[in-house]
Amino acid sequence: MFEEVSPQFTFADREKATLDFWREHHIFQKSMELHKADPPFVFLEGPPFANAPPGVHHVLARIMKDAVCRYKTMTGHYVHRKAGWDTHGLPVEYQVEKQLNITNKAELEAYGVQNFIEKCKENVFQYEQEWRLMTERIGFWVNLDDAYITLSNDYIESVWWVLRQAWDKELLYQGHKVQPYCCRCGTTLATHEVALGYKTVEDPSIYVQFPIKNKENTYLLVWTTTPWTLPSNVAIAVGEDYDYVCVEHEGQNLILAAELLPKMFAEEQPRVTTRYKGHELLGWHYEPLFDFAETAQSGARGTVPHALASASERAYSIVAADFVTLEDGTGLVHIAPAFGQDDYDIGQKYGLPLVQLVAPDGTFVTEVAPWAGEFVKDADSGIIENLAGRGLLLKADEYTHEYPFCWRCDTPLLYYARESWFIRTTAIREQMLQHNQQINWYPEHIKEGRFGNWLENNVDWGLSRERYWGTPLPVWTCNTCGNQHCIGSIAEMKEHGQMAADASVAQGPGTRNVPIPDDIELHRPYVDDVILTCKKCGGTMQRVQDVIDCWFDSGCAHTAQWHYPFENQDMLTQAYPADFISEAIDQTRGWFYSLLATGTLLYDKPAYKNCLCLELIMAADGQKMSKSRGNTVDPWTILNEQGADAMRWYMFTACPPWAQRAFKLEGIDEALKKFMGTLHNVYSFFVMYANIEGSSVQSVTQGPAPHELSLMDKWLLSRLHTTIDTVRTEMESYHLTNASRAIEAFIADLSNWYVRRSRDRFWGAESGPDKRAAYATLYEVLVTAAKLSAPFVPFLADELYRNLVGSLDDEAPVSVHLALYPVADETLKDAQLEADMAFVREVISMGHAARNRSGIKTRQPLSELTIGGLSEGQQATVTYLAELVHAELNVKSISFTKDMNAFAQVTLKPNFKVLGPKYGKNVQAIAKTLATADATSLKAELDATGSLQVGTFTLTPEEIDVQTQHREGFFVEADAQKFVALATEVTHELKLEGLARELVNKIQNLRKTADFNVADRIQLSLTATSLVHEAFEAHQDYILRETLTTEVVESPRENAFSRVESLNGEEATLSVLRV
RNA sequence: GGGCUUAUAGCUCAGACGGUUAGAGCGCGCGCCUGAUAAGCGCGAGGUCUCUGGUUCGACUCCAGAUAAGCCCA
Repeated sequence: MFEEVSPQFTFADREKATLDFWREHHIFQKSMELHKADPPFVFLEGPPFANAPPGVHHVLARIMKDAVCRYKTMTGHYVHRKAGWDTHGLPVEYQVEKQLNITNKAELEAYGVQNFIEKCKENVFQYEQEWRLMTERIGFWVNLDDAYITLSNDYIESVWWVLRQAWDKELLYQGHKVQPYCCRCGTTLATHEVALGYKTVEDPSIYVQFPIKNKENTYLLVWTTTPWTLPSNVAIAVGEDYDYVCVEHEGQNLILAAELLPKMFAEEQPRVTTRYKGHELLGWHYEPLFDFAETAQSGARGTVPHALASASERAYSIVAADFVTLEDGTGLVHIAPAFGQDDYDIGQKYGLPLVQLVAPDGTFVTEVAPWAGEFVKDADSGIIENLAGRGLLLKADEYTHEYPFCWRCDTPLLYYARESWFIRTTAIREQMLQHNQQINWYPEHIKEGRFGNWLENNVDWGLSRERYWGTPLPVWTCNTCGNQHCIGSIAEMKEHGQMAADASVAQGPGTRNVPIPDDIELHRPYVDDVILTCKKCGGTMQRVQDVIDCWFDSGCAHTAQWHYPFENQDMLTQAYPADFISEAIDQTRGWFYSLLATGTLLYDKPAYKNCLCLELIMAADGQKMSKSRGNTVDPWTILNEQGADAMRWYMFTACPPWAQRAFKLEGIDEALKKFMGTLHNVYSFFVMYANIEGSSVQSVTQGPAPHELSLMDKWLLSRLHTTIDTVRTEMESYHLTNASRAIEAFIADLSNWYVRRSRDRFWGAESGPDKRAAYATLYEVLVTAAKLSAPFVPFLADELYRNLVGSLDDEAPVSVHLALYPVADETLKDAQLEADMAFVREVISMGHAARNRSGIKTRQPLSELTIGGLSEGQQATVTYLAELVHAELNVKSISFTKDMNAFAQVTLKPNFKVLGPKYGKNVQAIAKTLATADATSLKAELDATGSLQVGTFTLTPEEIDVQTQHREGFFVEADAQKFVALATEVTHELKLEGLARELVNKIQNLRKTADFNVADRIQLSLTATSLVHEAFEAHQDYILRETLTTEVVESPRENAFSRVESLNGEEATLSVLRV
């Protein structure tokens, strides 16, 4: 016996029971142990941040990973599922700063780095519990108790080892990076922070004249909105292909872009004296506007961070740059490498000096004598006056534009070159591109599109962050000789280092230093106290202050999750590269890149083979989900109400995971009703009747006996095995949506066709081979469907499986997740039968339409259905499956006709697909002729002669499409090829039969209203018109059998359940009583 | 500003290779069927396949441009 399926339930509650079962019986662990010896399938978990509660997009990512891992497990792979946590980085620092009301570095240092770091550690796992609960509740099987954590010493040590590899390959170097910088907070800002603080402001807009060397009275006209960067100017850029002119203006010669001349001199156009192409200007030298840089170079050390170290030949000359536009300005762009990334890059390209005359606090250095100590933006007016006084200013206006301000303190940001550490990824670019070719991307366009482009345009990875909470950059610099060294392990650090007794003092290896403890915490500020002895000069080395980009942390996951190479040497060879990763598309430049970059750097192999790229989830209104819009969805409301399976199924089937999805709760309800409801109904139908049948269906576990199968059974099994094939194929190529949709289509067929047409085989029929076959088939199909859907709806699938299999078979695995995935049995597939069934269903569907049009209800039998337009083969198919047509349409006989005209209108059209290539242009002429001629006689000619003469062309039947449309006034339904027509005459006999079916229907309804059990036998009495009695007499056996009536009495007993009904207009009083 | 993606019914989505009646589900209205139902079946309404050009005998499909939305980068 199976466990009864209660009609009162919610999926969400059932899922909790299943979770308990999994927990109690350690099903996840068992599923791993079961496949320990199988070939591994390597899954690499992208570590989430647990400092915010999980949202629906996290659910999406986790269930996609889960379905793939479950599928691979069930198909015989060992899938190690190590969880991970990302823990470092600015977001954490910001949250803690906010919490502590800290607004800048000075306040932070005053609070104490040590205290701050401890707060960060707490903050990172603020929502870990919630993540755990969510992960478990949605059925994501991952080992959270053996997670890799990027803040652990082991992890950091591995990351250090990776950095050391880069160092040894000379791929780790120090340079400069221009970054948005708040000089009040003393902090660079991340892009998203910059975006927070844009304001519309008025800035100076000035046109400055740079005197050309060796050309009397000739000037380069340059436009800028940041006068304060002019003292740091080192070059002027032009567009090589642009046209430039020299014009005479108020006694001076000015050079600017030809195209901008009208804009520049709105009123009177000056006279053009000479024309140049941009490239002709390259290499021209000009006089710097100020000489502060020269002073700074020879001045006191340290006051100018990066003065003119060696004035290159190129300094103060004209260079080419492709970012020069002709939209604004003069087509001549002032270049100050310290204050713009574009400028910096140009500086690197041409070997220009880096002139930096602004101190980190945003004021001019002492060498800029007139404005020393003044905030640079405040100095703008002074600079303008100065230039005007020297006759170097053509024009000064105000300019309204968007400028970024610090979102915390409202100070205007400066783009400012900071010392920075880089990974020379450009050196491994070609390898990365090659490795990218070996990765299967889903969707495919990522490979050449977004990701490929990103790699093509690769620049060196800016690795360092001037922050606190992160993996410390393990580079130490000698205070004495400047020698640098990268540490690659704790052991190495211990061997060569000590803990400084007073870290604030750069001191020699003195007596007060102590050895590094075994359990040294690798974070700042602890590691900052470590001093090394310089191998070159014996001096003291101190660690550079920076921490590294947290993307580098997670990018090392393939290696650092194992604490490789310090432990688990064997794991790396087994688990690299990963077979499968999946994250959202915003990881293209994030984790997808960082994994590939580190993997290429270390092993010269791609880090992963298959990458399932998820799109972001939009709110129901199509807008981005955000707290401020109030359109976010809390996964828990869904998990508690509709349940995890419904949410999962919705996400698998609604649209491909790489398509943008508007997240709709109605969609989840639909998944619940349409798929889960349907599957559950078939299941409960089976359980209900199987339990009534009792022991006679115990044999179902042996599977259906082939010789006993009906056509419907064979069809269903064929559909099942075709579906298995489809699902496997789609899953192998990570098309989870196609796979799950195939299952959904199968379940729809199972319920709406197989069960619908086979009900009486389960109910009421005598025991025998056919009944046994029906039970065995449905049982087999349900169990297989449970396995097939297990990766997608693990809860429902397991519930079905456990009841269906667990109740009968003690030998079988206790959970569907310990079973093997179904394999298609080719011998059970019958493509012809499937096609035939589809065709007959189409005919039946048209019959339904015709009946509908006639207004005669289906319970009323009709004598004949005429079908036209079928080929011989199609006729044979209908005849073969005629039983279904009879049953569905309630007609006594089926006939075929060739006479289209009686029922349908015929039109002839060329078969474009065949004739198009053959006759080209003439196809349209043929179509016209066929359309205008009398179709009926053409059809007659075609039928008689086997061909048709159209103009000069002779057409064969294959070259012509005969199309039909139903004629109005007939109970006929037609599609392009065929039609069905219904004989609507109701004879006396048919009328009686119709009444008999009415009686059955009403009695059944009465039983239901009276709340009888399905198997209860009844006593029946009937008082009605003579016609109804005649029908009752004529079909008594049928009526009694269908309604389980064992006794018919003249007048009802007192306690009988009675009702007056109208049967096709005939009145009848029906009474039923349980016996 | 650059790169990538998307645009088909009120909503969510299918539509290999270009072939002439563009489909499904949901929703809506009407009818039917039903002792499996959180069902099912049928009919109806609902589409200038975002727009404009081009290639072609023929374009939802290929090409170019535009518009809108989204993501990433600047």
